[in-house]
Amino acid sequence: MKFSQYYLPTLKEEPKEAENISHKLMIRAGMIRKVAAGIYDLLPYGLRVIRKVEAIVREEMNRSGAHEVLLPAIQPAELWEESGRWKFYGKELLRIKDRSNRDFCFGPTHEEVIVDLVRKDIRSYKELPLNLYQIQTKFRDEIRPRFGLMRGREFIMKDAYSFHADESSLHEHYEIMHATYTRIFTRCGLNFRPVEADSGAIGGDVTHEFHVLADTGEDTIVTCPTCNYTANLEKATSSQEKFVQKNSTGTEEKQREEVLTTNLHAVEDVARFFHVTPNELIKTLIYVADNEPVAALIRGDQNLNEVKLKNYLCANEITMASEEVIKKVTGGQVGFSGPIGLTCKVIADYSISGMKNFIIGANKADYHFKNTNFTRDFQEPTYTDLRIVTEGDKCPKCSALLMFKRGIEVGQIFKLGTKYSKNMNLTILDKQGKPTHPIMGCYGIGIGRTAQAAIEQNHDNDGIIFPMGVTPFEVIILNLGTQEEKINRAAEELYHKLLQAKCDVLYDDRELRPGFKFKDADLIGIPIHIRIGKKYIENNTVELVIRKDKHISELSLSEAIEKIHSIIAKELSHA
RNA sequence: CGGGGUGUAGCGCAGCCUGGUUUAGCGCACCUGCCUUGGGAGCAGGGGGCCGGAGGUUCAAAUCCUCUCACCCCGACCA
Repeated sequence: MKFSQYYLPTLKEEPKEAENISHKLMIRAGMIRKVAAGIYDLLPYGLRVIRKVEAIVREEMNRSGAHEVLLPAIQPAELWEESGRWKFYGKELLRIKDRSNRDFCFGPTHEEVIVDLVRKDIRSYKELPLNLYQIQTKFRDEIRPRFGLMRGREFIMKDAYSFHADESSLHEHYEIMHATYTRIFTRCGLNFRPVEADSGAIGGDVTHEFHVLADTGEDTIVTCPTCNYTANLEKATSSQEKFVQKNSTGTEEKQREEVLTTNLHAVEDVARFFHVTPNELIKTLIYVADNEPVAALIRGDQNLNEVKLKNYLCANEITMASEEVIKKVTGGQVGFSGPIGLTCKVIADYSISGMKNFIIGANKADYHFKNTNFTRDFQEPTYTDLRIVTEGDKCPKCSALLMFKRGIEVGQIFKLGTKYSKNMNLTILDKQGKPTHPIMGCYGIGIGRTAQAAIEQNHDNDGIIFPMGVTPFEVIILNLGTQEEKINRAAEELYHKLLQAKCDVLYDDRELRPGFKFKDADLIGIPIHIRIGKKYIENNTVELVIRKDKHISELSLSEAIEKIHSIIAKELSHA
């Protein structure tokens, strides 16, 4: 491609609309333009990256034995009513009506459609396992679209759905997908981690998210530097031993006292009032789990993980209790709840086990108890893991100290179970000739997000540094002397030779001063730059510059071609 | 949806508080000509705006008031 004929509008100034670095760079490098919140145009240069990511995804999915399909973006409401999600999927589902006032939606995901497809034709366990995937535009009316393609409302996603006759087949396939995803993100040149995640209400024992590591990532992931344990913050647990012994603030049980603590409900305020640190308090949090109030106890300096609480209770939904419920359950005011005399179920985090002479709310406005103790003052509760782990906690597997990292979730693999096959009545006959619902898995990759994550992870002050696997062009030729016939001839020759060798090459033939071309080339992040300028006139050499480290080698034209091929081959095989 | 902010030329901004010396300005970009070619050159000339929209206050509104729309940032969702 010749730059002079290409549509690649680069920007010198930082766009106001963007905050995050990869978003800024994508706009400046002429890759995307915004149409509306979370909705973007993909320009030729940006589309090339998307296509490269798609190509890798396609190749690896095909290699795994999955089959590509293309399902409709617009889906009829009946299918969603069958699965039960028409009611439950909130505002994120973009609902539309056709001319006859029939309900449709723009698909945010395709479980319904895929099950509908498969149930038409699959009859026997012999036809399974089956994995169907597509690369397609989704729409989710996100509460807050952000950061360009990172969290758009309209976005391109690869989604795959697998069907299995039994658990072991699903498990086997899950592992294949795990390996496939690992290959995909490796080939994209990304530094990523598979992360254990909570499987939520849908069920299924394991689920993994694939996170690209980046300081600006929106998610926190918890990882052990010693063993391979990596989980997201919701799922992460830590070894409990840290608490069990250390908690007692004195072996002797002191007399419990009721103390006036006017208007003090925040843990920090109460602790300051008593001249103690928050870890000598027990927080009593009242939740409502599927209409059932429940009290959760946790040490004052710790935070409760609502997902863990929800899972422990096997609840579909949990919310913080309203003022009324709190009054009913505790008999006291919000902010002064304590475990003594509660009329609801009580569960406790391990962090409070072994505590002595601790401070709790008195279930009475403006009062706390100090020197409270288990057994004597109230029954010792059941312990479980309810806390959000903190950095420096011990790894649950090997007891090394856990570290926090930031990540961008680019993919997820998930055991779906039979929810959709049951609700939508997808049945096959098993070996015994008995009707049964296939077990499903689903596997997603955000294509645009992956592309942007590659930029988020690979850039410097001058611009993007594309990994070879996803770069729009592998080489850019900078003609630094468009007035010189000799230079023009050499540049053209090099350009055509590289094209013939099936190399993705951009030739900057514009009649601009060199500085301009250097800046553009750095900004748009092509990994290999070839500069043809005055050195070619003087001694027939060109400069080959590696974008990543700006390393320059001076070579003849033919040496340059050879080196280009070897660099590309090496980088691609490396990944 | 709550909290905070921004809308003035293609992009980035100033002007607004304290209404009128503004025919609304600056930098970049754009057009013409000359000149220039190794890190976003220079000179000269030029084009481009209902100051987000609607209503109001006023002799007079980019500027004050009300409403509205759009976008961005911070929180709960997700690929």
